[in-house]
Amino acid sequence: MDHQEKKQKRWSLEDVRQYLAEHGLRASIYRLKIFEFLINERTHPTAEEIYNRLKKEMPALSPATVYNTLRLFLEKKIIQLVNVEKNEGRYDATLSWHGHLKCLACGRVFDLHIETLKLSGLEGFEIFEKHLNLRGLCPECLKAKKYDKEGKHG
Amino acid sequence: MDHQEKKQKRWSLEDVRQYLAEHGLRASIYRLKIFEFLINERTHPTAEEIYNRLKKEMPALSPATVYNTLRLFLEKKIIQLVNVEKNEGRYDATLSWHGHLKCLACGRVFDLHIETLKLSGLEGFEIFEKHLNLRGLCPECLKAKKYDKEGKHG
DNA sequence: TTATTAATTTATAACGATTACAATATAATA
DNA sequence: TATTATATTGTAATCGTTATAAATTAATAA
Ligand SMILES: [Mn+2]
Ligand SMILES: [Mn+2]
Ligand SMILES: [Zn+2]
Ligand SMILES: [Zn+2]
Repeated sequence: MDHQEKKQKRWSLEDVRQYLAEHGLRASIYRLKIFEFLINERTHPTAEEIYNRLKKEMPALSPATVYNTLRLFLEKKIIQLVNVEKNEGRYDATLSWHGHLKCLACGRVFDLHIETLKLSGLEGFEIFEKHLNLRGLCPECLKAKKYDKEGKHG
Repeated sequence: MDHQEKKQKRWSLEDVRQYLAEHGLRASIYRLKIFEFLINERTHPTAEEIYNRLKKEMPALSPATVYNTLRLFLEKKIIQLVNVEKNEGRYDATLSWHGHLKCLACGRVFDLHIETLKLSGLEGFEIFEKHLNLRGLCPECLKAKKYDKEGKHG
């Protein structure tokens, strides 16, 4: 089974409620649903994608709430920002150390397993965050030849 | 000597002119100066920083030219985008494989030497670009205690 | 040289993602 | 219930960047 397809246990809303509480956050329905979407779907959505998805079942949701909530989650460090495309914030509730690969044809962002990373020259620095971002093509798009490498830039 | 302080040979404007020509680019004075700034200073400046710096000696320079030129250099793949901070494009004319660390106190972006990086699960993918971005504090700011970790988010 | 054409640069408007703000609604507490 | 704090909303503002069209400069042809 590919790393990308590995299934993790689904979080119930109750799981999410408790997790938010542990981090000092009140669990409004929007917070619950936004976090649940991130942790269960793991598609690294943009704010807009979250908004479009959730407004289907909660039509009163506003984009501002999505942005506010994501900012709050970042401050509390219960989600991370995935910065693999300029001017396109994506969000991930999985905090364990892993990398990301964005397929430039279909736009999907895949999780990567990092076997080893060794850096040097960091004596005296303090590191808060490490991000490994790749750009390329997923097997599906590669087979379908959905992308002309020379036509674009990165 | 730290990796960060390692000096590379300075490029003359004639070196730059030739390099641009090799990549099919006409060498206007702005292109020469922008590339020369990137390759010789290696500070990973933003477009705005490039503009502010170069307009001192070339007051007719416009921000649009800086943006246009950076986009052109990216298309020709003679510079790379450094995406270590959301909504802040930084640019680097050094294309060899290395990582970046942004100091969250002083804002500087340091080059990192990568000893080893091993990934798995990438069978079937095609990789065009790899970016390793760290966020933290540089030794200088760490000593000066210039940053309150809990006050911010990343 | 001069005319013609192509490439570059400029100023400005438009854009997309995000944040700020003030008003309203909801939830917690007294 | 009344009071207070928190969350959400709609909208305006902001920021970095891109698009557009006009003006300037450079290259080429006559
Ligand atoms: Mn992920
Ligand atoms: Mn660099
Ligand atoms: Zn794909
Ligand atoms: Zn610093």
